[in-house]
Amino acid sequence: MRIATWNVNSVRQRLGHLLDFLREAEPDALCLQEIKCLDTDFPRAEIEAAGWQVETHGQKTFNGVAILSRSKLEDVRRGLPGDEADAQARYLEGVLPLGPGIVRLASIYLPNGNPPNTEKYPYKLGWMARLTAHADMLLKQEEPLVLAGDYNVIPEPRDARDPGAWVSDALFLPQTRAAFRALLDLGLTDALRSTTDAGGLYTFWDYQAGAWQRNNGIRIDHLLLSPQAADRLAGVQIAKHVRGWDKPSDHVPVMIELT
DNA sequence: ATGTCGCATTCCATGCGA
Repeated sequence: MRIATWNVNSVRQRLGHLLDFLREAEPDALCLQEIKCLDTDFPRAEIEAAGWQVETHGQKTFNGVAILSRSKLEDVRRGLPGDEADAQARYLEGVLPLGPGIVRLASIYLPNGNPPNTEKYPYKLGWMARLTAHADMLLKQEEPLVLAGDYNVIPEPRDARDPGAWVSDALFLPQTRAAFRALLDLGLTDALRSTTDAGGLYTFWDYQAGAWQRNNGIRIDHLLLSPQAADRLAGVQIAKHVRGWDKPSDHVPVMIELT
């Protein structure tokens, strides 16, 4: 089974690329982030016509997540538990068939948190604490679990072309990295890091300052696996070439293969 | 490099979020 995640930076702007990627990569499921539209404005008909089931959790203008899948997503949860007052659409979870069993899959758009001297940063850290509490509960179910998305976290210096440029950024502050480690320490595996120690593997290149042309990237899109999913991991791919397409997202898809 | 996108609106210019 192939599971991918991609921050598309507006699904309506990226519909052509999205359909191209689905045809090319043939995933069984694709988690989307930053769809940037209401559920009613999602280009559902075009995607369903290509043979996909669609579940969305959108909002006007910003954020918004979705899961596309060949099989129908069951047991769907919209929104991250732990704060009823949080109106931002950043979490969507459901269950898909995997062999004779199931896999639980979440599409995650973790808050950016910049600038750190504003209320945005404590919101990010609070969201990470809520995600950790929810993941802890899910892990107790001892099933294949994939938490996929744009984490807005650079885990380590080797995950940035120029780590020094990020030392004061919410994506790389020590508290951010510690919170990400705390999530992993529950017993989750960073899929890419379980297959390679190499640096220079990025998933995001800023639109500004020729970041793509200079390969000035960072790795912030991650798939975190429960032990039952990690045991079945057969490969990880970053679809870097997608960043070279015309009018691309600033993120590229990341995909895992589960046996 | 203060270098780009996408959204929204009071709309052809500007502010916000990233």
